[in-house]
Amino acid sequence: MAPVSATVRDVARLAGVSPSTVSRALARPEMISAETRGRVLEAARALDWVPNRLARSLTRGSTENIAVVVPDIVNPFFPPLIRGGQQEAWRRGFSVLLGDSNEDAARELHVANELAAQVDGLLLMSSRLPAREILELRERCEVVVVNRVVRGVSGVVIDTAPSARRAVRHLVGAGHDAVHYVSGPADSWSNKQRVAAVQAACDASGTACHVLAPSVGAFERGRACVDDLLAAGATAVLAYDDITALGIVAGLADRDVRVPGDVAVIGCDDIPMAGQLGLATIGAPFDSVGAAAAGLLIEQIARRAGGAPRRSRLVRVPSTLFLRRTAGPAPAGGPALSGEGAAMPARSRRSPRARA
Amino acid sequence: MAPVSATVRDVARLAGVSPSTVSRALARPEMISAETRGRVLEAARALDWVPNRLARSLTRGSTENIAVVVPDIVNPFFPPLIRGGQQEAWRRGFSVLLGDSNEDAARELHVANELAAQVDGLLLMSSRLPAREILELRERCEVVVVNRVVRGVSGVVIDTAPSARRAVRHLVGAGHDAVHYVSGPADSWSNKQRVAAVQAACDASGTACHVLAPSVGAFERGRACVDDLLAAGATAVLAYDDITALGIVAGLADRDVRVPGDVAVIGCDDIPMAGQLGLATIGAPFDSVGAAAAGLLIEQIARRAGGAPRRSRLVRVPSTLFLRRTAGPAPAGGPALSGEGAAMPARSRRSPRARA
DNA sequence: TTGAAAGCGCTAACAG
DNA sequence: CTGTTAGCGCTTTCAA
Repeated sequence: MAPVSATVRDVARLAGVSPSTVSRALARPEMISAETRGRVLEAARALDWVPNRLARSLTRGSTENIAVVVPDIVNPFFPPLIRGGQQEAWRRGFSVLLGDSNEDAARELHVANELAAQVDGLLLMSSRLPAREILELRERCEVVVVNRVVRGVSGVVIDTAPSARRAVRHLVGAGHDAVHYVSGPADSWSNKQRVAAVQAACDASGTACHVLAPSVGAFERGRACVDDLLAAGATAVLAYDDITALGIVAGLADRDVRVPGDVAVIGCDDIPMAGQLGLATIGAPFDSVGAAAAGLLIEQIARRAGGAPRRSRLVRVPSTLFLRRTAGPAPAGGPALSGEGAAMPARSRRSPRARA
Repeated sequence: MAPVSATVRDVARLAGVSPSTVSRALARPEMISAETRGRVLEAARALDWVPNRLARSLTRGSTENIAVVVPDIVNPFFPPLIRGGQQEAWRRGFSVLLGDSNEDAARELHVANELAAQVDGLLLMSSRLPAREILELRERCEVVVVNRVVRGVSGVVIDTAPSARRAVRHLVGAGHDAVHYVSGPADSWSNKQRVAAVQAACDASGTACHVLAPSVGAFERGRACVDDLLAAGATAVLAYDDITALGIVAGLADRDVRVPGDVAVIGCDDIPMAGQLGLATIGAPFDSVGAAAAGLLIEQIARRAGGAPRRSRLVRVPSTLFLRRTAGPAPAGGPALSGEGAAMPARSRRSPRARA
C-alpha cells in the first residue's frame, strides 16, 4: 500500500526542527517563519516525503475522499456524469471511490453504507433509495443526490420539462394526435419525472398521452413494447431513455415500420451514439452536471468542517431538445432540425401516415 | 466522514474485556473462546460498532482498497471492465478508487501516483505509460495491467489474434482481395497489437494489408478516413474499435456506399450497441476480464502481505468473432453468420462489388 | 514562532 | 485464551 516513504520524524530530524513544525509548514505556512519553512520543504523534497493520507485522516477526522454511487456504470448515461464529478473532485484535491448498486436498492444501501465509512461525502446518482434512507445516510456523511430530489438534501437535477414541452409541440405540429411514453424502471425517480413532464406537456398541447407500463431491460424493454405500440396505433413515441428508444427503433425496423416515416421516436439523455445514429433526444451537459454535483458536495464538506450549519441547495441544469432524424421533419414554418444529428444520413422524411 | 461511532474501547468496556480481545474477536475468531466472542459481538451490535477502516489500515499497513485507472471512462470499452473489476473487488472486501487519465500519459502517471499512496494495488487499464514507469509504480504497490503486456508485471490481455485470423479468412473467402486496417490512437498498446494481429492474419491468408495512420477522435476518426478508404479502393475494413467502425459506417453511408454491399466493416470490442446495430466485431467477456484482473491483483496483494515473493502472471482471455450484418455474407460453404446480431434488421446482403 | 506531549482508533507482539 | 504495552504517522492543544 502506502509508499515505504519517510515520516514526519525523518523530515523533522533532517530539517533540525520538531515534527509539529514540519506538519505546520504544510498545513499552516503562515504560522512558520519563512526561513524554517524553507528548510522543512527542502528536507521533505530531499526525502521525497508526502504526508501519509491515512494518518492525516485519522487525526483530522476527514479523508478528502468522496464516493460516487451509480445504478450501473455500463449504462451510458452515467460515465459522463462520473467523469465530470471525478474531474471536479480531483481538481479540488479529492479522490473518488466508486460504487455500483447494480440497479438494486438494497444493494445500493449496502454499498452506500460501506462507502460512507471511508469518505467525507457521497454522490448518489439516480438513487433508488427511499428518501428516509438517504436522510439517514446524511447522518454519517455529507450527501448530494443527482437526478433526484429529496427534501433537505442538496441535489442537481436536469430540468427536462421544457424540452418535453418542445418535443410534444414538435410532434403535434407535425401532425401526430397522440403521444406514447414508454416507461423506464418502476422505481426510477427520473422516470416518474419524465412521465409527469410528458403528461403535462400533452395536457398543455391538448394531445392524448398514453403511458406504457414500466418493464425491465433497456434496449430489450424498447423492442418488447413495439407490438403494444403498434397495436395502440402509436405514431409518436417518447422513450424513457435513448437505449430504450434505440430498442424501439430496432423493433420497428424488424417489422418494417419506418422511422420517422411511420413512427417518430424521441429518446432521452443524448448518449454519444444518439447523435451518431440520428436519434432525436433530450440531452444535457452531463459532464457539467457531474462537476456541479461534486462541487456542491465538496463545498458542503468544507462548510461542515468549518462548523457552519447545513444548507441544502437544489441546482437545476437546463436540458436541450435535439430534433434529429427519428423525430421526423419539422412542420412547415416550425423550428428547423437542430442538433448535430447528421452523423447518420437522413433517410426518407415524410409526414406520419397510417401503416399499411 | 467516518460515523461518529463507538470505538473498540467502548465495546471492550461493555463486553467486559480488553480492546485486544475485541479486535481479535473479529480478526482471529479462533483465538477467542466462543463465549467471550459472543459477548463481544453482542456488545458490538449493541453499540452499532464496526472497526474504523482508517485506523485499521494505519496499524495493519494495508487499506483494502484498490484503484482502477482508465484512459476515459466515457469510452464504452471501459465501463464493463470497470464493473467486472468492481464487483470482484467488492466480493473480496475491497473498495475501488477510480482514476481517469483523460487519455494522457502524463496525467495517468500523476493520477496513478496519487492513487498508489492510498491503495494496496493498482489496476491499469489500457495504460499509455512507458513500461519503466509502470515498473516504478510497482515499487509502491501491487500492479496489474489490463490490455497491455509489461515484462515482469501481471496482466490480463484479450487474445484477439485468432479472431483477427478468422475475420480475415472470412473476408478473403467472401472475395475481398485486400484488407484495410484503420488505426486507433498512436500510443495505444492494443492498437499495436491489433495492427500486428491483422497483418499476421493477412500474411497467413496471402492477402494485401493496408494500415491507415493513427488519428484522433473515435467516431470522428472513422468518418474522417472514409475518403482515404474509398480512394484506396478498400472493400474490406477492420477498425481499431467499434466506435471507429461506426464512424466508418456512417461516413460510408454519407457517400451512399452500402455496407456490407460495397464495403464490409468489422470493428473491435463488441460494445453493447454493436450487436444492436448489426456491426460485426471482435468481442470478449469484458466483465470477466475486469473481474479476472481484480482477482489477480487482490491475490497478489494477499501473497505479498503473506511475505511471499512476487510472481507475475499473464492471463489471456480468448476473444470471439461476431460475424454480423456489416461483415457481409459468409462465402458459400463458409461459416454461418454468428453472434446475436439480429437486433437491427439485416439489409441487402450481396457480395462485394465495385462502387458505381 | 516553535517544541513537547497527547492521542486519533486500531492492532500486534509479548506475557501470563 | 486474554490482558498489557506500545506504537502506526500525523496533527494539535498547550506552554514556552
